[in-house]
Amino acid sequence: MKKDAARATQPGRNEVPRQPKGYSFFQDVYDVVRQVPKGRVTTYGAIANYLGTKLSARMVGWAMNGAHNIKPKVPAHRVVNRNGLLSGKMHFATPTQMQELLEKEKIAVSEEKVVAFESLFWDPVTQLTM
DNA sequence: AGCCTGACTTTGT
DNA sequence: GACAAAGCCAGGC
Repeated sequence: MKKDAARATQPGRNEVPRQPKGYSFFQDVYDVVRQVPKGRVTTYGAIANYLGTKLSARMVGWAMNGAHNIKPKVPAHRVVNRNGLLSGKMHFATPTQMQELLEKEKIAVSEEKVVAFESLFWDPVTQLTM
């Protein structure tokens, strides 16, 4: 990742504020995603990194697999892959829903891709850990 | 208990 | 620059 703008993660980062036992990995993911400000987007890697499992961004996406059943609404539409591509749109009720929601938040989407994604990028590690 | 899968990311050829 | 492979870890079967 050379998109330094996107990754403000320093090597000397502190320990990860993990949730106490009893909390599922999923809960952490949902919690972070819910904290994403409206009009902003984040990536699986950023969330994973925040959770300390940056090496397994898959888990983040995987966790979202159950995001449809959890009670609070999870703005999964604000979560895209590191390319700003709406990779998970197909997992929504409708593939277009994700883009609809993004555009609704003034986030321009072009061909399944977030425009100015890096500008709208919201890194939990940078925003929540400081 | 063990194998498979997965909405990703990075690195190597 | 494009393609291929590996790594990650937790949930599901």
